[in-house]
Amino acid sequence: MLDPKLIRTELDVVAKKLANRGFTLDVEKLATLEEQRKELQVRTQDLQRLRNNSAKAIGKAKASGEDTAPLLAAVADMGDKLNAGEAELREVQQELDSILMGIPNLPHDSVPIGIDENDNQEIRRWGEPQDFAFEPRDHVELGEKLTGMDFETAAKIAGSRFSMLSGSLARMQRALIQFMLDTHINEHGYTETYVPYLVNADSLRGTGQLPKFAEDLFQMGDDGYYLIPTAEVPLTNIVRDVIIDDSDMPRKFTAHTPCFRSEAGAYGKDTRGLIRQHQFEKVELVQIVRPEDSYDVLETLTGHAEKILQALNLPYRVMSLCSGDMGFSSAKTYDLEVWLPAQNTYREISSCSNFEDFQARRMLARYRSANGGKPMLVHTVNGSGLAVGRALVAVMENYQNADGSITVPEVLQAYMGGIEIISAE
RNA sequence: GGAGAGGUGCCAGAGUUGGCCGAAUGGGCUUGAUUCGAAAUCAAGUGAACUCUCACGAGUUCCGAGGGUUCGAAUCCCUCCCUCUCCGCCA
Repeated sequence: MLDPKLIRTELDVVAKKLANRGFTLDVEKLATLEEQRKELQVRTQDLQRLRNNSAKAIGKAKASGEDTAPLLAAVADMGDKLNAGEAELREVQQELDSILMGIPNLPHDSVPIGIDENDNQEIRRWGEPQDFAFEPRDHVELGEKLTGMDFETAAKIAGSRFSMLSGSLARMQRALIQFMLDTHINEHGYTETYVPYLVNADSLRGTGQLPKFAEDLFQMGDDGYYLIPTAEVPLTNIVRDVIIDDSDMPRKFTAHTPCFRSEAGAYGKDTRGLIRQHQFEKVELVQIVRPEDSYDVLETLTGHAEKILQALNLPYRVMSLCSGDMGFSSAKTYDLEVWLPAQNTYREISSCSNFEDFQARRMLARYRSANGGKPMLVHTVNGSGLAVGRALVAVMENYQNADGSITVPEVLQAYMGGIEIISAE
């Protein structure tokens, strides 16, 4: 959520920045509602004050044994008036809130302005895509040859966009998870965290998935639970409604969780293989930081995700997403794109964002600075470190051999009982 | 799932014949006094959100959440959530 004060005082500037990400702000409606809100709120609070004073006077009169009848008569119709006023205010406030909750974050000044992914800006590249002496196969073909990847059985058990891994490939996925977690815990200072995979609506509102993107989520029956689309939701909501002591800042969480996405509106997109699934594994990085640190942290956190790719020796590039391609809650996002030889292109494998105080304001996540004073909103920064399914795809495709076997990256061998090569079983 | 108890400020813990309760008391914390310094002691201060105001300041809301009764609710009524104890079941 944006700062309501900012919207009040600099509506035109806000509208202009939002236009850069393709969002049209109904300036006139907002201004009208805000005017109504102000008038109604002042009037209602005034009535409440009157009521409070009258009630006190009646209490005193009664205590001293005076006749309260005239006082009671004077406030006879106040209740109705107040109720009507409160109802009217609530209505306007709710409409205002629902508009506010649907406004995306403002892009940071360093974000390239653009319409879609074609306007994203490449920041740097790491590693050299290798020249294969043969025609590289894609991961689906490799998986078939190795017999460890089964989409048909998954479709039977669940449906389309699900997958099943078995044998060495399943083990390699687990190795990737362990390797990522260990790296972030031991080398990057994150706290390993185990979180619920079902969350309530408040948590999803806090991070920005609700109210606008309900169709992307899997909702459980009518008990109010949703499957998490990312560990960002439970991890970030750890600090919802919390005032963090300065000495406990920053907070750094990492977790491995499955992620569930309905992928509504993605029909026909990336239907082949593991790239876009209803269920996938991800290791997530979340940092709760002081406002002045958040942009430095975005760089280091992105570096933490890059570290994994480097250790796996997978070529990648870092893209700064343009204003039009960024997610709803983000002020600035770097995507890491890994090289996939079969597709002869780079594909997203991690997304690292600074949300500034956008999520913090929705969650009322604050900290008290060392020199006291009012609690201040924290900044939240998070990123995938990394998407595990896609990492598995990248390893398979980049480490494939002419005979369809796959060399196990050195850093994963210890996690796989010393296996150096995966071949058909 | 069954039975019972309970959810109050940073913590502990009063307040349940509705009014003087944003809330006693103790602890903690901050500042000051005392001290060479510290401990102890004494004094004062110490919740959050929001609104109006250039500002000083004023006001509203919040005692798990949401409704209701009332001129007035932490206190009464209803619904829901959560915690604890015992029993059952279960990995």
